[in-house]
Amino acid sequence: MTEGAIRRYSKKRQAILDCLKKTDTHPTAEWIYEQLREQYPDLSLATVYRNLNQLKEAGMVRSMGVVNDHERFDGKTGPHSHVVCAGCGAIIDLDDIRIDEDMIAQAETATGYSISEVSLHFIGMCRDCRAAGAGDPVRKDD
Amino acid sequence: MTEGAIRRYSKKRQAILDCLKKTDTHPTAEWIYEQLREQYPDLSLATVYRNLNQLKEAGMVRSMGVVNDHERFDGKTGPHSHVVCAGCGAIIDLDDIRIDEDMIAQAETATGYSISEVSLHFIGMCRDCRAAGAGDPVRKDD
DNA sequence: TAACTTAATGATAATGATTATTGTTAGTGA
DNA sequence: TCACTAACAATAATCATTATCATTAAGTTA
Repeated sequence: MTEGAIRRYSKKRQAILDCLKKTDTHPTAEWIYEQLREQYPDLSLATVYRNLNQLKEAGMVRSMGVVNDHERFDGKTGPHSHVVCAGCGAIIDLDDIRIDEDMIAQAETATGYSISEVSLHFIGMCRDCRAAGAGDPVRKDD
Repeated sequence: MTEGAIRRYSKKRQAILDCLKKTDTHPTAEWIYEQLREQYPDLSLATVYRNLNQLKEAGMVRSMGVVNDHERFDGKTGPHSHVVCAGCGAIIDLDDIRIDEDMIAQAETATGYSISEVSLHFIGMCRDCRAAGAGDPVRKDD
């Protein structure tokens, strides 16, 4: 699972990183794959997965976790939280809502764990999915 | 995919719910399956999955999301946060750390989403995993 | 440039958690 | 009892992700 550190930045690796940094949609590996196929027709989906994991391990990108069965990646590494639509999977950044260091220290003291990452997700429904009906959400992402 | 509401509480369904309510380990479906096999040798793993999803939909239990490739369930439905060990997957409840209604309202106002659930996870390493392996991870909190 | 070395990739097979399917069992109300 | 249907066991199918491996590309030195 864990591979070595990143040694070189190939064109495709750089393109994957740039693609993720450029968008704020918190895309899946497959979405990035499809975006880059225009410029790199011989790109392999495995390469996208491989590089996303390597970049994640190198701290260049992060994972949002799994939403509707698909892992979602985030090019923004700074502290922020997320609002997730349970219907269509749309994700919006909330740069102003963060967990402060006091809370993290509190969690560490209470548990003895060393905390390296904090994930704050607000899960709900976007306007479009609400309008489409609670039992019939708009599925844009599956 | 979505099945109807729960009409009856069979013995096995009740046992699955009780098992989850009784533990604070935030188990996987398979763990519950193994616990209950002693009392119900003919229990099927599919039944555990099916009932957990139904109970989830009915609001009786919640999902923690996917940790180390396995969905983790939570019998506690009240507001609380979690500390997750990225090494062994151990999860500890933090009843005292919560997101208050002001923050939720702020997220709703900022995005237009209606928020139904909040998930606050502190990810790190428990003492055992720190002692066992690689040094402290670099903090990349959000 | 050529030769050498090794990281990175493409193609594809494998993995494995979860879900769907199907035939059967058991609870419920008349 | 009979009709109806929820719940179930067993198992096949799904499908996002990962591993494998032969090949290609990029860096390095002379």
